[in-house]
Amino acid sequence: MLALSGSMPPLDDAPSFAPDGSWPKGTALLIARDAPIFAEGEPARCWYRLASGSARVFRVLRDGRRHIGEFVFPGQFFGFEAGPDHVQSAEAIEPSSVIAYDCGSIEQRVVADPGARQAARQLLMDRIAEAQERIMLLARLNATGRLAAFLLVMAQRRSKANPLGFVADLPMSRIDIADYLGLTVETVSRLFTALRGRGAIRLPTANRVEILDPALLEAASAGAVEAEELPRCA
Amino acid sequence: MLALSGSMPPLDDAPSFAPDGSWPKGTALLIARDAPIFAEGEPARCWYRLASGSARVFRVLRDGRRHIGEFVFPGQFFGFEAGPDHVQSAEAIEPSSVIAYDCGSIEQRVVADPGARQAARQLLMDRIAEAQERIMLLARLNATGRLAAFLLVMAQRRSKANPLGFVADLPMSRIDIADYLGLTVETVSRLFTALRGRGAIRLPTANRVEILDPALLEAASAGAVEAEELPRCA
DNA sequence: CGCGTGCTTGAACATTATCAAACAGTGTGG
DNA sequence: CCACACTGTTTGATAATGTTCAAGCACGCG
Repeated sequence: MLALSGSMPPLDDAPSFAPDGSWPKGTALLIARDAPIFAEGEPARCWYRLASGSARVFRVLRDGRRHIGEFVFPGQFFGFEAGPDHVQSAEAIEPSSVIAYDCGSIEQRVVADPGARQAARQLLMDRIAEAQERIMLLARLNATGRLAAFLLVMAQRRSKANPLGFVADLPMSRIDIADYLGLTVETVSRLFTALRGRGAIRLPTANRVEILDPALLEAASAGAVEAEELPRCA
Repeated sequence: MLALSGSMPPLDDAPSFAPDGSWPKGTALLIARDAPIFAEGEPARCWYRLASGSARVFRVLRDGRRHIGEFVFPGQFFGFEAGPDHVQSAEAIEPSSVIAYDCGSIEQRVVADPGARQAARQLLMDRIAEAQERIMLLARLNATGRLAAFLLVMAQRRSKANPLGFVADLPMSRIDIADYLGLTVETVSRLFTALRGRGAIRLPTANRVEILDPALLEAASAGAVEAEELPRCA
């Protein structure tokens, strides 16, 4: 972890912490591929925000299996906790830069600035809505539906300069995807193959997915709601 | 829905909204069994708090299946939304009383009272932590583990005057449990029978569970343990 | 060029869903 | 008070879905 300087401007795809664009002090960190950002059991002293790259937030269960709670992409906040300690760990999936905001700084700003307060609350509310959606997906969708929903979200968030969002690059491995969706690597791999066979997707490389038939994926994930459907509060 | 009068004192098992015990104005409602409290698509004007009884918060998917997002018990807040409208519906499981707090009142208090602000934020953070736990359970546990974890939580929250919390009454039906755990009624019923057969629980009635061997349930909910494999008791 | 890691494929197996029916508890009407 | 119908629960047989174990393939890197 290499400490860099100063504060960062707001990134595009996440709520700003203060409407006037001012920011709590943050420390920028460069994280190598697969290197830890924070670990389960450590005291939670910061909120983190990903500036570039991608990360996974996960837990290792007693039986050794790993559960990935979320993937993090640029602009997203992560690592804030209800209790004093982290209950999950985070690692960079690829070389990434992260800004760590001291909880105290955030607290100060939230106390002083009603706009920041509102933004912080909205952040938490949005997080709850996302979690509810994910609960629904895991409880109610079969393996195909889970992967389809995952690909649609990824296409939306990870499309490279494609306004229609039909190409997604997936920085994470098949194992990561499996651990995120509650499936095995083999099943995930077979599903990719099956979706390709049905003409729903194309796989230029293993880590790049082109969505040829979004309607098919939407049908598979029926009941799922797109992330865009998460609206904002005035 | 019958409107009753006035405000309520804080209930035991949930954070108070203000340390001094003062409360936003709330309207008390009596809800009959299976009657709606709010419905998906309605504007979300209030936070609700259950005073007595029990409730389910759910969504009906496009294919007609129902997903229960959470069960609500006395003291718990529910029905707050990230967006302007409810994205889930809520119904009373049994005759219940609910207090509806106007969003505006809550907003006022949160602005005016730092203690209430802190309590509100903690409420949201706790909700996120709970959701993460539920995501992990659904992604990683088999049917037995899901039911075991569910029963342990229920025993903890629904034990009737039992300090050890080893008796839980379950106001919800098997179908409710199935829709909550992402299983079928048949599977849930079979799991109850299997757990009883292994001496892990007793079922004085279908809606009352006595936990004879918590360690067994904990083992099942910690990792993949099949009901058949559970060590015999007695 | 060879090795390692991650991805894919195959076959056997386990778990859970589905379809079907019996059973139990509860409230109603005769 | 009993018979009956209704709903929720349990049980059984079968099928589908996903896992496990095993092996082959492909790409990147020394």
